[in-house]
Amino acid sequence: MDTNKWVKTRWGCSSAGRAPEWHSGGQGFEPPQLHHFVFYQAGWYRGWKIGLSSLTDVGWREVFIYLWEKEEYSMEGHYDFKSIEAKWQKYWESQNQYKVTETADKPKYYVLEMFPYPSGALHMGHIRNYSIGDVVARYKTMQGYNVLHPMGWDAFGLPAENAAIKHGTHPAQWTAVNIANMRRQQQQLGTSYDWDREVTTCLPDYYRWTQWLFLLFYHRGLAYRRKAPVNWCPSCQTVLANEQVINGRCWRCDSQVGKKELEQWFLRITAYADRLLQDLDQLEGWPEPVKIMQANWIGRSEGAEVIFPIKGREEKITVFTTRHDTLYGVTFMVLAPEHPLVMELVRGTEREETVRDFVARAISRRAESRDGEELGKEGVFLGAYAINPVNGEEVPIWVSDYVLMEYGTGAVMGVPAHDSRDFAFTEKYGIPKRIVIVPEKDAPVPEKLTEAYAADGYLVNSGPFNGLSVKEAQEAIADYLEEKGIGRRAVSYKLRDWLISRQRYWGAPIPIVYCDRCGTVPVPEDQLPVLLPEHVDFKAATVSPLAQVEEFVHTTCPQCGGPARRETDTMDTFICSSWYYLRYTDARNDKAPFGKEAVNYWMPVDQYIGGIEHAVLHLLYSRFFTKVLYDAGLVQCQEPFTNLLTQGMVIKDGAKMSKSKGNVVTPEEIFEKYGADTARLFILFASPPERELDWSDQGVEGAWRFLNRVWRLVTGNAGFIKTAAGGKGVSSQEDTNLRRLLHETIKKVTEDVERFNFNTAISAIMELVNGIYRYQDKLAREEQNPALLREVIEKTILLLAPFAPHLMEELWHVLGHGSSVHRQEWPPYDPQALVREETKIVIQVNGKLRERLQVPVDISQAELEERVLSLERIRALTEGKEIVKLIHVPGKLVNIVVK
RNA sequence: GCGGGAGUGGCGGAACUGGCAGACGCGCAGGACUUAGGAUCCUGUGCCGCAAGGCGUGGGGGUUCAAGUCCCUUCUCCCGCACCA
Repeated sequence: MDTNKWVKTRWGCSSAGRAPEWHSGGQGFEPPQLHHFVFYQAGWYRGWKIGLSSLTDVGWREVFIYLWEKEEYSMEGHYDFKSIEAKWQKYWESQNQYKVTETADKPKYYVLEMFPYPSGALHMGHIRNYSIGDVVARYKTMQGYNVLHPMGWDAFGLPAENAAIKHGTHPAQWTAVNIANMRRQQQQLGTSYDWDREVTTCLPDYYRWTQWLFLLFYHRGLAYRRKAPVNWCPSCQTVLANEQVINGRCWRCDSQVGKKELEQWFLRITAYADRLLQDLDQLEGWPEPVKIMQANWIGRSEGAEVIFPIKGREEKITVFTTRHDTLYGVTFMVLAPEHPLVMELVRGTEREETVRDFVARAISRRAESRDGEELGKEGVFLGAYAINPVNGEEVPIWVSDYVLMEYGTGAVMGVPAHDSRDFAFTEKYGIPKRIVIVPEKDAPVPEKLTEAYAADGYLVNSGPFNGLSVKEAQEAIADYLEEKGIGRRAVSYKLRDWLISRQRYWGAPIPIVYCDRCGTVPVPEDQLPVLLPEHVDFKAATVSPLAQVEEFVHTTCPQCGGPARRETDTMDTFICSSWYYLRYTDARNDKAPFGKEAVNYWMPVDQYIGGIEHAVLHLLYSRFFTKVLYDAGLVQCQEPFTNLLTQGMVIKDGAKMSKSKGNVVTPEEIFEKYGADTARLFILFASPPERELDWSDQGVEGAWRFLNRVWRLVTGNAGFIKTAAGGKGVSSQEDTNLRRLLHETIKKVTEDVERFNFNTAISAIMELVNGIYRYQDKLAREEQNPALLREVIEKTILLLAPFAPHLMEELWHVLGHGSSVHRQEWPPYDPQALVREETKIVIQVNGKLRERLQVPVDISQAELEERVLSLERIRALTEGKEIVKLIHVPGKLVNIVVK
């Protein structure tokens, strides 16, 4: 740049003012000589701006410190990101640049980032999420797709209500302010959203349709109410779905979760368990770990139910087991503490008191247990006996806390020899074990076991089934059970129905009315939305806030017109986020949640991008919703998200960014210091998207330097290349090499962006820019080819456009173009330009790299071998040795094996 | 315990189907730009060694002309689930 010249003229300027006083006591600072001093008085010094105060009465040292601390360096030699970014953001908005409509003349592409909860401000995780999505959107647009790229707000939720309690603001207002701020930050980032499709889940024009969908579920028998022990978060004062309990703690506030009996609404997700599991196989574009996590969560196991009669009683105990092959090894039965038969069996006996105490203790002990700690198995004998239906044996019935009421039938057959939990239990209470599986056919039965044998093997001590393999026996015994009517094949799932009632205000009201005469009555569709009342007391938090609003609660029955009460719970916010991606396709529709045409044009989402923390919760619920809507004929796809990218966390100094650790870097400060383009570039360059990203302030500096390098390259050459004629007359060897580098880069960047390897894509562009600088370094101006430079520089801008949209738009216009860089075609590469005449061959002796050789690409094998063997160094290494073998990988390498 | 992922320079990270380990960036060192620089440009930078050369992808073993990549074994770290019968 011309900095030098400029500073020099300033040097001569004598208006610098009077000599300042020196501070003599300073450490480490030599008083500079006078002419330095005068020099520093000038308002600018090689990119440093001297603050006004320093011009008058402070010394050199102060001047320096002033600059140092205030970091008030000028933009000299750097591009002015502030005005450039603001300018083009305004331009894009005025042009409606990112508005899309359904059209048949281009293939559609739907790219979606998980919409945020409006917590107040964006954090680096958001920036990463949106940067990835925006590159995909811009790239696909340049590739000729009709791209839908929307944004919205997951705007219902507890923090708004907590803020209301704490600061006295209304949740709606708090949320609106946050949304405004975060939307501004997203615009600052330069994202290409179609804001006409913005969706806000807490607005009646959205939650009206959330309620409509609830009714759809209700009418299809997929929403029901029952009394159930539920997860209760004492701090949030509400219930939680199973998925929202992490290690026994609340997913949001980390409080210990307890149990409570309440009448609650559920969605029957278990009815879709099999399809949710099976269709995972179709999701080829999903990361394997996410699919495995979902499969584990659904937790399908195949086995059998076996019915055990109880000695001397009418009742029977049904157990679920996956190891019905071990049925002859049963030596006891166990019931869960909550099992209804427990108290029944001891009623009126001397054990009643003991058992009652035990059950109470067991239930409270489990409620208080922390972080999945292993509880010692405790149990009590109930004094009753069950009869093994296959061999008539009587076995004692126990109650123990290691059996869960929620899974299977809440009762277990105890096979201590072949189940580690049963083993531990019998060790503790001295219950006998019987071995019924041995590892090898006809192997001797061991006297004693030190641990349960749960592996594969063959049956012994099992009557007619002796000698069968485990697999064969499972079939044979299942057949036998079904034949005799004492059991049947059965499937069990870990997945529970989805509890959706929340005792909170800031959510979509459940559109149900309770009438003394008609019972539970759904609110008719034409009466939707059931609006949230505005004036509510949030502080009295012991019951649902809505229950205290008289005019909300009291209503008339839609069926009989008599007095009725409204449901006062609201819906889990995960309901709102289970269908928002459908609403984007037709966001302003006021007749339906979405129109068929629009939804079928855009769906499914081609690329979904978000954090791994939603691997089960949101992604499973959304899949469930899509399947229900498919069954209802409202959408044509069975899976909502064709491809899923789970981005890694943003960390700093090896730890998650957090206020308590003091390692938070905010988007705000990065935008302020370097601008959005630098932030985007760094975040995409530092790490591949799925992996963790280690934030580095110096790394950001590097991205900033690179963009300036590009800016200087373009602005410094604009005049030169603008005059160039259109032709691509390539003349010198340097020209050929540069052009080859360009097209190699285009090829690599295209392939890398397709695979989301943005980090290597950017590094390839950096190499290209380095190559252009080298070309210009090597050749004098008159030897440079302006037409070639024009091609190379323009295509560099196009390649960078998705990553640094503002600066590339600016540079594109600097080169005299009138239309947006983001409306250009993604450059194709010229295969002709990739052709090389010579290639470098690596030469190894016994697998060790010894030489490199430049040869024509069309060299014959014989000639190559001859040239290799005549190399001085190779001769020295092979002399007097026998050449056993010569491996030749064409175009790459020659390996000489000697002995 | 079960399931998944990852171990490569001082750091972030490259290396497609086995074929030049360490691209690119950061950092560091040296130089240029009057003496001054947190700008810019150039050069160097895995480790040991003056060099020739040797050693290097968590450790050990194997397959191969050739292994970061394939196989066996082992260690460490991170994430998910966790008494699911």
